[in-house]
Amino acid sequence: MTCYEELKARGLIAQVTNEEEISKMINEGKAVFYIGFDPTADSLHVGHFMALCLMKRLQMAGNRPIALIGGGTGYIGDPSGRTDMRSMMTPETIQHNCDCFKKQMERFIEFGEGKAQMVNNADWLMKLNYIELLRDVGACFSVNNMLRAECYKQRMEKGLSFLEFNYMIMQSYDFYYLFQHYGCNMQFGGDDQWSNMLGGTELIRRKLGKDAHAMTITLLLNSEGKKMGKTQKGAVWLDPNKTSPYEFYQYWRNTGDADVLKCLRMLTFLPLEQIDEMDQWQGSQLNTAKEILAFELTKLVHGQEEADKAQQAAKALFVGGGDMSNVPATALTAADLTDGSIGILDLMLKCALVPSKKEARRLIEQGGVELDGQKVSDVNTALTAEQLSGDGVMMKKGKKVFHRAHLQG
RNA sequence: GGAGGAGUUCCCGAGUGGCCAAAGGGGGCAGACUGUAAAUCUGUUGCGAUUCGCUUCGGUGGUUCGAAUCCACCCUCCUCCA
Repeated sequence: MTCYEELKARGLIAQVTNEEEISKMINEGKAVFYIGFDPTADSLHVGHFMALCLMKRLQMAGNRPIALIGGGTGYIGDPSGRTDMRSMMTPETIQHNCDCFKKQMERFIEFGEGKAQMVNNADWLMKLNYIELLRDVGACFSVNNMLRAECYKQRMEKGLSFLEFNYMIMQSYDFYYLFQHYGCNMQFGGDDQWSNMLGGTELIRRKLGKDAHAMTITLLLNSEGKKMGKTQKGAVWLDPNKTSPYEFYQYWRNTGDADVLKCLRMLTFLPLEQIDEMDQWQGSQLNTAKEILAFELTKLVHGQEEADKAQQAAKALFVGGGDMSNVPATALTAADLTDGSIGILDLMLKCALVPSKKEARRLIEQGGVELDGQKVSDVNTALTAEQLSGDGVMMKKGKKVFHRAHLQG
């Protein structure tokens, strides 16, 4: 199976400018491609992870990846797929985020001589001269066409600032620049980037009379059509300090039946034959597939050791037995106790299981809290220093949020 | 620059002087049922104490015994005209 066929079989490819050309180049390992990452947060998330995986896959097939960090475009903000304007980031934030991205990417992709490259579009975008740019590049864009672009459509109702309108031009310029200076002939990205990417191929054609290609990755949607990798609290981050390996593991462990196979295909590096076998599994058997998915992804993102720990913790909590030491925990100090004990409401707040004591109270009243396997019925329950010493107590909120609290010492 | 309209709790959206911590829906959380899935049903959804207090309806002042609701100014957004 060729590299391109595999991408297709995994359901990763959404749109391509020229399938024949692209598959040929990719399969022969002749593509020099780039994927852009805008530094909108201080960590990459699952969406970026897919792009990184694509880079890895293509790199393994001999192609040369360029990871572009949007240190310059970050000043503008991509309006694609947004109904409201992005808040403006300060230069300090942008720089900080770029640095964080860089660190995380280095864990996935091999950078260096003859390997992958990392560039920052601030290096060329920040130097641009407005009038020159307008004459040089602006003349190649038709406002009429731009307004028809999908990425702006949603914004026609809510309003679109001129600043954001220019995002497409900046991204197109990136491609144009990389094409000339790095021999980059392809751009990949999320499917919401399609129109921005076409802007680039069009610019290259007009300015240089040459062909460049674009290909988008399918957005990872669940069976309800919602973007995956988002929780109520926000994105599922790759940074272990923002989303712990255990939480990361649990996120995927809780994937809906209808989505497991799709996720396995799109996100893991397991052989397709093996995944096809799992496709036969039914009902609760799918739980095994979910475990595999969760384990594989945690391993890819956080490494074998963390993946093992997360899996052990999950097994210990849900199946029983096993090693409890990796379960999320909070260490209390003597200062957290009043007269040698702490109330259950305060304890839950302290462990960040609830945002307020009011909510903790409500949960207990509704029978949603357990302490060492015993349902808590009294909101005035208090825990003594003795109970909290050693391994402390295991709290359970709802069906699947576990947290251990113990006294430091 | 001119005319008009809007800004409500996580989101959408009612409310136009006291009965408003604010209808309804979505989402979230919890309970039941289950397979750490989905669907369904029930409860809950500002904060702190348990019949009470505190902070909220773009911002700042004002009128009033009392304002999300009235007035003034300001900010932001939308529509039409230029």
